[in-house]
Formats: sequence, structure tokens, C-alpha cells
Amino acid sequence: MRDGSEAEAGAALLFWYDGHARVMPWRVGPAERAAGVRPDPYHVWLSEVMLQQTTVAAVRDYFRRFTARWPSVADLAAAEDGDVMAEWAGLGYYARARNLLKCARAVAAAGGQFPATAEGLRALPGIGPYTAAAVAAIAFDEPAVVVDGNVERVVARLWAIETPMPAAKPELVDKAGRLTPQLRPGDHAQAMMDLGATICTPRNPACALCPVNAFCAAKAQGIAAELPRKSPKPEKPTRFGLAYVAFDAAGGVLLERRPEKGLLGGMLGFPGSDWAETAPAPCPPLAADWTQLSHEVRHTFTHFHLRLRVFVAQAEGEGFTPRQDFSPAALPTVMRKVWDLAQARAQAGAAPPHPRGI
DNA sequence: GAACCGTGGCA
DNA sequence: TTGCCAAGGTT
Repeated sequence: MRDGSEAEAGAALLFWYDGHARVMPWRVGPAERAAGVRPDPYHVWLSEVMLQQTTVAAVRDYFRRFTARWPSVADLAAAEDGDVMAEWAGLGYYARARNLLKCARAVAAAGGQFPATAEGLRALPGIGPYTAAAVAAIAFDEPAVVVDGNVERVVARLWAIETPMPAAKPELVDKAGRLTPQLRPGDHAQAMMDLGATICTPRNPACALCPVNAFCAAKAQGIAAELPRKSPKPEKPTRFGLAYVAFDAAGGVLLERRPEKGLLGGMLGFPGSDWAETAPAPCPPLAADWTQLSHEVRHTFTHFHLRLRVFVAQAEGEGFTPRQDFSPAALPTVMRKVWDLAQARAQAGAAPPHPRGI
């Protein structure tokens, strides 16, 4: 990108967006957009929080379920914590769900309207620089500079910025600001993200189809696919743990609510050991005839691999959740894997599979 | 600035 | 099978 070409490139991008914008449940249609209709700030905020570090494909159904169950921010603010955490289960980064509720309650307490500026939005829980700018631009038409991973990639390529991330961030924000128009800033932001998601992709960018390829310095140098440069990531360690699945005579399940802070904070789970890099000591939650399952659960978190040994037992006692009050869908994925393994074992006990040799 | 925090799809 | 990656925020 040469200095002075920003307006021309921005216009080309918006023209492309008008013909190629992706259809999504939280967006308004092309006709409404052309008529100046803005999407519901509640929908924009909810979608942006769900989309943090998460793919559009994964978010779609969650967004539909949330808005069907809680049509307004006031409805969400009035929800039970456990219901929101259960509805978020499987989407990951559970601090987002806890902050989502805090934010909804703060907005409801302040009258039910979201702040209309990036500065005001930024003060709310779970809303950082990106989300504040995105909601301000998309829902309130503020020419905020929206910089997410897509924008970083597109801008790094347009200007052929070879400084590795995250050191390049300030320069990328500066360039993104030069590209942001005063008119239709929300569409511009979404156009940048659609471009990054469909054409200016991390691997094998489709430069031939790019509406701004004529302005792209990286394409001219043949290094588009190499940008933005990133330093190599450290190897993930493996941690080990134990999980205990106890059933009572009525089929009830022993569950615990995890602490608010830390990994899987606020989510349901099975009792068990800490997860450490050394072999854990047995720590059954109650006395019973525990059977160790032959397979283990493997799961990878952001910064470590986990291998869980699973134990099951029939037992009696206090604290069992009645089976009809428990939905496996309310578990975080690693705990759902534990549940699935325990179920497979129960199935096998009821109807042993045919032996298959060895 | 760096560590922490999930998950599923894909090459 | 493994590593990389996706519309980041908090501490």
C-alpha cells in the first residue's frame, strides 16, 4: 500500500463487501444495510464475545440458542448463573461466559442500553479494545479502529510489514486507522474480517480474487502467505489426572461446581485429582469399589495436553445430582469426554461387544 | 510483555 | 498424529 491510496483501497473493499458479505444470524441483510439499518447492539455484543478466538461455524448455533432463550440484555441479566454456564458449555474460554453475565447485569442496572461509544463499552467486563471498537463501529456507526487477527493479517500484507508479532501490533493499528473510513465504519470493519476469513487467509491466500490485490505490497513481493511473521511457540507439556464418576442406585451422578477462577472456572465437572506433570495420588471422593476404565481421556487445552484416568463406581451418599437434572451437554468438553467413556463402559456391561480377536 | 484461558477443524 | 489456527480479555 502506498501512502495516499487508503481511500481508494477502502472504497474497493466496501464495494466488494456489498456483493460478498457473509450471511450471519447477527447481521442485517443487504437491503436493510443499504437503508442504513443498524443491527441490535445486544446481538452485536453477544456475537462479538462469542467470536473471540472462536470460529463462526462454532458460534452460529450458540448465538441462536442464547437469543432464543434470552431475547434481550435484560433477559440475560436476569438469568441464573448455572443456566448461562450450561448454555455456554462446549464453546470454551469460560471466563467469557462469566464476564458476559457481569456485563449484561451492569448494562441492565444502568438502564438496559449499551454505551454507544468505544470508550464507554471498554469499561464493561469482558470487553477489551477489539470488542469495544467492533461494537461501537457495527452497532453505533463510530469510526473506531477495529483490529482483530484478520485485520492484523490483512494490514500486515497490504503494507508488507515484516516485524514479527506481537511487536508489530502498534504499527498495524496505525495502518488500520489510516484505512478506516468516516463513512460506514461498521461495514468496513466487517469487510476486513470477511476478507481475512475468506480470501486473505492465513494459509494459501486467494490473492487472485482479492478486491485490494492491486494495493498489496506483500503480493507484489510474493510474500503474502508468510505474513504476519510470528515467533515459534513453545512445546506443550503433558499433565496427568484422575477423574471419578459415581452413580447412586437411582442413576444419579456425583458432580461438583468448579471454582470461579482458573481453568474451566464456574463449570460443572467430576471430582478428581489436580492436574500435574507427575503421577497423581488416588483421591476418591467417597469410599466405594472403584473400577479403573481401560481407556483414558485425552484432551488438549491452550497450553498443555491432559491425560485423565477414569474411575467409576456405584455408591450411596449425599450430593448426587438426580439423572433428570443433569444434561451432559452442560459439561465442558473434557468432562463430557469423561462422561462418554463412563457411558460406553456401562453400555458394554449391559451388552458386551462381540470379541474381535487378540 | 507474558502467562493463562477451550475447542474443533484442517493440512 | 500433530501442530496450527480462529472476530481476545484478564491478570
